[in-house]
Amino acid sequence: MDYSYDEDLDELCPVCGDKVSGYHYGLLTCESCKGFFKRTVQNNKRYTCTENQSCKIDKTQRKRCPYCRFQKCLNVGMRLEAVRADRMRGGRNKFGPMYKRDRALKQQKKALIRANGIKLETVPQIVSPAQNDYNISNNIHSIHPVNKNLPPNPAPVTPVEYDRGPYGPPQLGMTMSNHAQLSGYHYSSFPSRTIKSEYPDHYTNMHDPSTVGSYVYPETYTSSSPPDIPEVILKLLQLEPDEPQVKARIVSCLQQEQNKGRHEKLSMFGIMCKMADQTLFSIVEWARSCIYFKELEVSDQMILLQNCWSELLVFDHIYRQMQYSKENSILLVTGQEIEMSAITAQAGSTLNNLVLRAQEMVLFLHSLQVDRQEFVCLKFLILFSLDEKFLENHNLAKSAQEKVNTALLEYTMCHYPHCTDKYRLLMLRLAEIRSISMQAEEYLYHKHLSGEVPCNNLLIEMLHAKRA
DNA sequence: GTAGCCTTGAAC
DNA sequence: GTTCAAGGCTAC
Repeated sequence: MDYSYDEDLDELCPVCGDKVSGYHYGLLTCESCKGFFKRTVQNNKRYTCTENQSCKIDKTQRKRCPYCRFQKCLNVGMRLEAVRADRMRGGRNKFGPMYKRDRALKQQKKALIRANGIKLETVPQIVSPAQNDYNISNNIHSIHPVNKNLPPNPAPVTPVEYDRGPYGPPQLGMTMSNHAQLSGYHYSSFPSRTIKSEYPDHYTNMHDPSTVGSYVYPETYTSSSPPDIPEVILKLLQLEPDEPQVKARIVSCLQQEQNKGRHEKLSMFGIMCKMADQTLFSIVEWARSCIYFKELEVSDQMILLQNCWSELLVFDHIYRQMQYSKENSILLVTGQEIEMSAITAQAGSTLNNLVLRAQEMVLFLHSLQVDRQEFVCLKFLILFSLDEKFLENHNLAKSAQEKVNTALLEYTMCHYPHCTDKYRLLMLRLAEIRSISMQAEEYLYHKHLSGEVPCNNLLIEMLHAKRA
């Protein structure tokens, strides 16, 4: 690959717009924001904003409000867990492959832009969602879940004991700091739905119309029919399972479970596990019929599924919430709704945190206007999120991944020309989805150890297989 | 406290 | 041996 490292260094820091000096704590930033983020996290700094928590952060004003600067660091994707608790110097961490992938994607994007004869512009800096919109939702009142379809008379939500145990946040295979206290920052907060865009105002509103107008659409989008959806995406769309059918099957399965009477009644958590279990069955079914995937050997299919099953579950949940689009409740695969307040009140902090992280992701994807075409691509890319070693020996999987990557990139450029960085932002979100799913796996494993997960559960089989 | 430069060390 | 993303140092 003719990748040139220096090309990335032409980019601007997404926090302050200064010159980027390399990848720091999860993304390309300048040296000063790197240092600022490090000092803040290492010293567990608490800042306050004297204004309304929406201070402009740029190169000249970044020193004015450390509170807003740190918020922006988090919002653009700087990772707390990349700051080492043990302060060990040198070496590499688990973000290495992510950086590598990000570089490859940038390179791919640039190549595509060149190939399509589009003038290479400076990539607009990513600016956080409107920071003043980042408030914890205060509008939670209801305490009871809204059960619409099923199961009848579910057991009350069991308070989660997990958080009292010795298990901290998941280690994610890297040095993890004791930064739980940092939740004081809005990192774990629930942003309000008033967030409109992930892009800065100057990007969405003040973007020179002539620039947008001069965007040259790839030729393939002007002649084919349907006019602008790459063929591979159309295939993926066709493979999408019929949602009502899946729902009906899961509902029926849970009803049977409830009516058996042979076992003691499941707790709400147990029901959720069954639900997730059945959802996972559907996901496996989908994967088995998936183009490229079905051509792999069964053993390789298993490797891929074991690697990504929890991410696919998390992503399935997130996409359902995107379509559901209600702020104060979540929609289950069965069609039931659960009030956020019920979760807040009755789930432990870990489960709460998981739900909130997922809800944040819903908002981010909403603000990015992720559509169904992009959803199927992302789902596919999660399924094919392979490690380097696997890729080396699996050309078919590698080329499948590349094809969908390229299709997604082309699609986003064609359909969202005003969001030229959309593809990269989507890739960054995949990393966050992985992080959420890792936390979910740790949580589930602990619940399993404490005997709260129903037996004969595919989730647990997957967990064990992965850990083995 | 900030930010530019230096040192370190695991991964390649 | 090289790379490059961590943490450290220090003038400001």
